[in-house]
This record gives sequence, structure tokens and C-alpha cells, in this order.
Amino acid sequence: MKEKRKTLSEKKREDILKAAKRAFQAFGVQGTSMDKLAEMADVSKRTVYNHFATKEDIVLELLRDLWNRSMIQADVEYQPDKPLKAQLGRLIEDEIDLVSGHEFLGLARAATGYFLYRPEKLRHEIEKIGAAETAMHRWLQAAVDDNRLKPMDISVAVKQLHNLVKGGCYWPQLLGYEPELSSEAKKQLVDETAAMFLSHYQVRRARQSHPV
Amino acid sequence: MKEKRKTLSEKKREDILKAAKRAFQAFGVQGTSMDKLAEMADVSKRTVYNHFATKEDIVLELLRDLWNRSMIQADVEYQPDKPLKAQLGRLIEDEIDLVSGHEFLGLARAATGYFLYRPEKLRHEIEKIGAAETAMHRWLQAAVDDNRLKPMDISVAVKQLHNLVKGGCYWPQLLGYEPELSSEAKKQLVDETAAMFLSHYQVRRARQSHPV
DNA sequence: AGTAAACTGTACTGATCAGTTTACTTCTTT
DNA sequence: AAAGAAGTAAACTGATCAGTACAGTTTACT
Repeated sequence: MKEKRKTLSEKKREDILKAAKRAFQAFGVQGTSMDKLAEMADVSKRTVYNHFATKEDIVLELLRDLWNRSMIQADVEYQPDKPLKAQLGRLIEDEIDLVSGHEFLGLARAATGYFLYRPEKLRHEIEKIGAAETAMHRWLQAAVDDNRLKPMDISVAVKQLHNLVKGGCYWPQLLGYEPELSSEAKKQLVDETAAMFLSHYQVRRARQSHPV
Repeated sequence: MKEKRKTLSEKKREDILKAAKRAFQAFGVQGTSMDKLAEMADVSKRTVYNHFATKEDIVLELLRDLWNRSMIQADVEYQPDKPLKAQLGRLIEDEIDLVSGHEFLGLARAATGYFLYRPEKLRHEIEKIGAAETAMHRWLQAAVDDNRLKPMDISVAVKQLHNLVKGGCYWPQLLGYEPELSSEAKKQLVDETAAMFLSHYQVRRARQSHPV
């Protein structure tokens, strides 16, 4: 019975978080009363308050957890001998998958509702987390170092890619006025984005070999 | 006394809408109680309900009005003899000014909060409004017709431009985690966006004259 | 001047909800 | 097995808020 090493208390805590995740995704933070949450978690309301002092604490706990898990992206190693477009496309696709996944979108929606009129809190959270360097950052830097991409302000470039991606598969879905991307639409977005980006930043080599 | 042709009733109605705009921008829709609104409008609560059946009606009225005014953009006429970059830059700048203006942002924030968990309503409103053709559409089409931009899916291209712009000066400001763009930052955004877009879509002419 | 329409303030209804309290039961640990 | 930590249901507090009711006043128009 090793797998059930959890004490009852720990289990309840997890039940609460799981229920909160479902509830916040479905109804938003405002739309989820503590009574409803307790019921969904199959736990008494008092128990919720034994584990979390306020509703806010639950929200923040969930979002920090989401953020941490988001940062665990498999690095796409830069490969000097492979076409840029395929590699970049892979990175973009990972980004799309992350950002337009059900769980991410649902919690992002909850977070948006929650932080929309608490900008100081949002800034504070972002600050605490810090701008971690992403797989995209590292890959771009490697490609620049290898002289296959023009010198650029990497963080600007990363933002441009993010904006193209998010504008296509995140913000409209977050607001709910466009449906999830079909797999063809996804391919198209990957393609357009990579193509536009590379048009601008790729080094077009002359036919002769490198000058020293 | 021609200027005060308005009947009292009309004046009150406008007072209510003005106050609602200020209030929703400042506190959001949820954060504005009808009592507070009535007080801010210097009107009795009953009068508010004489003009608007529900809070929702006020929200929708304001947003429709905003939307209508947004559509009144001065067209930037396509000029065959002028550099594309300057013309496109002008269009992008107008877009930025619209979308990151205080009033627009404030109401967009209110709308976001309001519609976030009412996606059907949002879709319904968007549908009713329809996708009006923008100045950007027309300009791009003209430039394509003039063979200075490659053939493209215009609506995709417009979205790409929007995404680059909004990702830089709208979404982060909407959520409130980044400050308004400084005028240098704005220039930079205009520039980067136009440059990237043209890298991808501009027709690079050979030195000889056009083939027929 | 007189009437209808629109306004006012105050108070009410009915509902929701975050968080607390109580009195009692069940786990966990020593 | 006893203590105490954590669980439970249910009722309660105190507050907010959308929308209504009412009794009386002001404004617009004939």
C-alpha cells in the first residue's frame, strides 16, 4: 500500500485543488462560491478553510502550479545541419500546443478574470516568477551565433513570435469567440508564422562560401 | 439657448451613460453597483431603470457605441508612387493609437471582464456587427493589385498585423502588467511590425522593367 | 392652469456569498 | 487507549447588490 502513503489531510487538500481547478475553469473564480467548491470537492466548507485561508490563496496556488508546469518544455536542440524552418516550426508548434491546450486556456481564462482589476497583484506575481529564459530564446540565440539568423534583439523576436502565435490560437479562444484550432489551421499557423519570421531574420547566403 | 435643446430626460440618459463609461472603465462592470452608478450620474436609481431595463443593457449600449466609433478610421489612401513602408507605418500607427488609447483600453477591459464567461453573447454581438472591412484591408488589396505586394490572403495578413500590434500594445496593457507605450517604444513597434511584414510580403523588383 | 410624463429619495425584497462558529465525529499517533 | 489533530453538517454573520415599490416633486406641453 505504498501508493496510498498520503494522509487523509493531504488527500483532502488535493481534492480541494482538483475541484477548484475544475470549478474555476468551468465557472471562473467569481462564479465559484466556496460552498459550491466545498461540495464539488466532497469536503466540508470548514475543511477548505483549514487548508486555505482565503479563496485568493487557492487561485494563486493553482496559477503558480500551472506556471511551473508550463516552464517544463522539452528543449528543441539547435541543429546546425537541419533546415531552420523545420526546427522553428517545431518550437512554434510546441508553443501552440501549450497555449491552446484545454487546461491552460481554462486556467488562463480564470486568471484573466481574476487579475483584470488587480493589475498590481498581477505585476507582483509576474515579478516573483521572473522572466525565465525559454526554449525559444536559446534556440534563436544558437541560430544567431551560427550566423544563420541575422543579429537581432532576441527578446523582441521572441515576443513577435509569441504575438503571432497567441493572436491566432490563444486570445480569441480565451475570449471564446473562436473555436479551438483544427489541425489544418494549426499547421497553417505554424507555417505562416515561421515563414514570416524567417523572411525577416534568416540570413540569405550568397552562393560562394563564407568570407572569413 | 439653442445648445440646450435637449430635454431633461435626454440629458439624464446621457449623464447615465457618461457615468457608466467612467465607472466601468475604473471599476469594471462587476465592480460597479447600480447604486454607485446612480450616484455618480447624479440621478436617482429609479431613473437609471427608467432608461435601461438592466445593467447589461447599459454595457451593451456603451460597447456598441464604442465599436461604431472605432470603425470611423480615416482611410489612408494607397499611393502608388510612395514607399510602402511609410504608408504601412502610418496605418499601423493609427491602429496602435486606436487600440491603446485610454478610452478604448478601459472599455475593452470592461468588455473583457463582462464577456469572459458569456462567450455566446460575445459571439452574438460580433455576429451582429459583422466583420467590417477596414482601412488596412483596402490598402493591402490596393498594394497587391499594384503588384507591389505579393498575392496573399488579405484577411490572414490583416490578422498577422493586428496580432503583432496588439501583442505589443494592447493585451499586456489590457491586463495591466505593462505600462502604456512610450512614443519611442511606439515608433519601434511600428517599425518592427512594418519591417517584418514587408520582408515577407513585399515584391522585390528585379532591376529590369516589368515582364508583361 | 392642468395633466402626463419623468424625476427623486428612501426603503424594501430576495438572493448570493466569504468567512465563522458550534457541537460533534473520525483519523492518526504515541 | 487516549489525546489531539483534522474532519463533518448546519446554522449564522455581515455585507453586497440587482431590481422594485412608493409617495411625493419637478418639468414639459397644451
